Amino acid sequence: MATTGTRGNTRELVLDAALASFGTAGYDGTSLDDLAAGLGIRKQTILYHFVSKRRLLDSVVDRCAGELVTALERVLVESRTGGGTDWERVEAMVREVFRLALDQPVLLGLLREVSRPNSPGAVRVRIHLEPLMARARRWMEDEMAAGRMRRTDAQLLLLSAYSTVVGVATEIEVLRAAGVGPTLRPVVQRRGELLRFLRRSLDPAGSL
Amino acid sequence: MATTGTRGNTRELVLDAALASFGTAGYDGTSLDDLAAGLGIRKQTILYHFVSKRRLLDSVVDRCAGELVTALERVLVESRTGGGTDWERVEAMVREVFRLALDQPVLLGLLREVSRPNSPGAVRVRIHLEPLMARARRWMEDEMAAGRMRRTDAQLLLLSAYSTVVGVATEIEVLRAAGVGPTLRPVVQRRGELLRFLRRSLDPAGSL
DNA sequence: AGGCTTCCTTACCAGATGGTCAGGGAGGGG
DNA sequence: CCCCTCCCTGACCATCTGGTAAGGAAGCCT
Repeated sequence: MATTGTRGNTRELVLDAALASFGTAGYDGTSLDDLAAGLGIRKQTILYHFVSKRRLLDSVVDRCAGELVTALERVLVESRTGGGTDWERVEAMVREVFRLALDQPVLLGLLREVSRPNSPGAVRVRIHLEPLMARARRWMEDEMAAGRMRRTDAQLLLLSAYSTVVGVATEIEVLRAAGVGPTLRPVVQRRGELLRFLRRSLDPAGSL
Repeated sequence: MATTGTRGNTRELVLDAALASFGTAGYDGTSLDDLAAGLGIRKQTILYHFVSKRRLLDSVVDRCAGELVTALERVLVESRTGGGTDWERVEAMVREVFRLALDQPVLLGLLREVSRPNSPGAVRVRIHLEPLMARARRWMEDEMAAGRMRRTDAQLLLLSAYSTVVGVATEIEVLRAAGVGPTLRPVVQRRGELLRFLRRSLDPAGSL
């Protein structure tokens, strides 16, 4: 069954299944045999495409990170042509991240799994995130120097925002485990808090 | 080495090591052989005391939950003799939870591991937490009925607070992984937000 | 002394895991 | 036609996994 994969989309199907499994059962809790069985293929097929389990995880992370970067890039371009203020741009990015997380809840599981210290995927995530962070940091510091943004520790602020997103990911999963699925009230709440925090720290026009 | 365990404290030593390992490497990522090797004993000694890996996890969870309940009970008694208001009592409990988490950071790892859907420890945690939640819910509803607390959905509020704590646990771990260890600024920030949220929802005297 | 209990060990095992190796079928190009 | 590449598979393997069976040493009780 599930033999719809006549063409060369096996890779993508494996990535989808791996994302789901890594996110729910964790890396150690995922067996290549089970993964393959769920797809109606053999384990060796997976190893043919991805060489090893570890590199399968890397590939999953790569794809997700790629989607994230693409989405953020798009938002950035849109807000640039729209000619918004710095703060509106930041807000648009934050909203995009939350939109992505809500659209594709499996990502949250992976993010959580991969955010664990000593996780095999942690280093891979770092590879993707570090340039993003560095870029954002440079931009923020430029804006601060130009007086368009309130002065603060850019590095710490970014890290804080990142950890907030990861924390929210965990929250959503806990809530879903408790049966509070479709209710996105808490998420909106957190997003509001994060935005308020960022605004307070960044927006020169932000009161309070 | 580490043969200081001359008396019958082997059990406790195993529990300590298991807590650390489950919290950092996860349940699946923890092998009994490694655990035993780290303690200078044999795997069978662990199985003698705890019968199975699964029940070892249960025992770890039991001990942690016991400490939590004891600590909360103590705070409850203190605040009762102190004769504080409902809101002050709630605040004291929240502060105690955060104090516990900061004093014993390994607990955060376990909480995170065990909060995962499909986690073997999740059911055990539920066993311990459900009576606590039920008790808190009954109390809140009584206070609401007596007009000493603002009317709201007690169940959802408790669940939201719980998920917030778990989320914060993840945050702290992420921050520590990033090297922001001793800085407890973000934690205090979150605690403040949680307290504000609770106050807004509960304290009849709390203005927005 | 002898038996009983507590604690820990060596020896061993069945199953699952990630990974290697050789091979087979389909399609495309010469 | 043959060859080559791409995609996939069966057979096989070393290793590690949690768990079982049995025995030994120390202490306590009678």
